Amino acid sequence: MILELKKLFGNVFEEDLIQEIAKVGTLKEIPEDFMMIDIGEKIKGVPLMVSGAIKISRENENGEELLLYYLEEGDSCTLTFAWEMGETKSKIRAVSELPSKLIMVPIQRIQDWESKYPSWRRFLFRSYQIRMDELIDTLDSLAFDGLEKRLMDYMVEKKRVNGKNELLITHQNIALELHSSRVVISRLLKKLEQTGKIQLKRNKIIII
DNA sequence: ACATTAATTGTGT
DNA sequence: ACACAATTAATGT
Repeated sequence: MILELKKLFGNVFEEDLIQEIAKVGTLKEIPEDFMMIDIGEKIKGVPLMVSGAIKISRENENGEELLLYYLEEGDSCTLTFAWEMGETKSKIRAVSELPSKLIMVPIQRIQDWESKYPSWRRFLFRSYQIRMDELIDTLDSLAFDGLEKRLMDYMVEKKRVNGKNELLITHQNIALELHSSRVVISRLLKKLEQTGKIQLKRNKIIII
């Protein structure tokens, strides 16, 4: 685990902190499509992403879902830091998009690190800001973009995260993540296919 | 190889 | 949004 820590966070955290993370943290390997935490569950630790990608989404009271953003290598889930605000239950759902590795740090440890290690504090702020920027981006597209552009952005982002230009997904699932309906997605995809931006197969979309 | 069934996608109203 | 048709994949015999 020390190896991974040094590689990813070696020039972010000081040596002492790395050692301490290695001591209390656990390295977890997560298969694809694994739900790591659901809405309302107690947060038990803070994740530091080592590899892979994790999808963070929100759900409303009717069980309708909306994709917020992805966590990738070197990221941490800033929303878990809400524990500081006295909230210990997750407001979000985290499902792995790819097989992923991450280091879980128990939540109790983290408080003293803030005063002890300046680098930890900097890391918190930095990742907080990155998350916030991503959130604002998705908020913008929700408010100002049409669904067609949102769909295209979604597919491009997914392609980037997965590293392939073939997306293995159904129209239904896309609709859920964008909080739209299957029929609408199908029709938009069809249009995008006719304009040559994508190719449609069953359970598969090829981006051009 | 064939039939049956389930899941996904396409289309008209 | 709904209903239904068409297509494709999965499974059993």
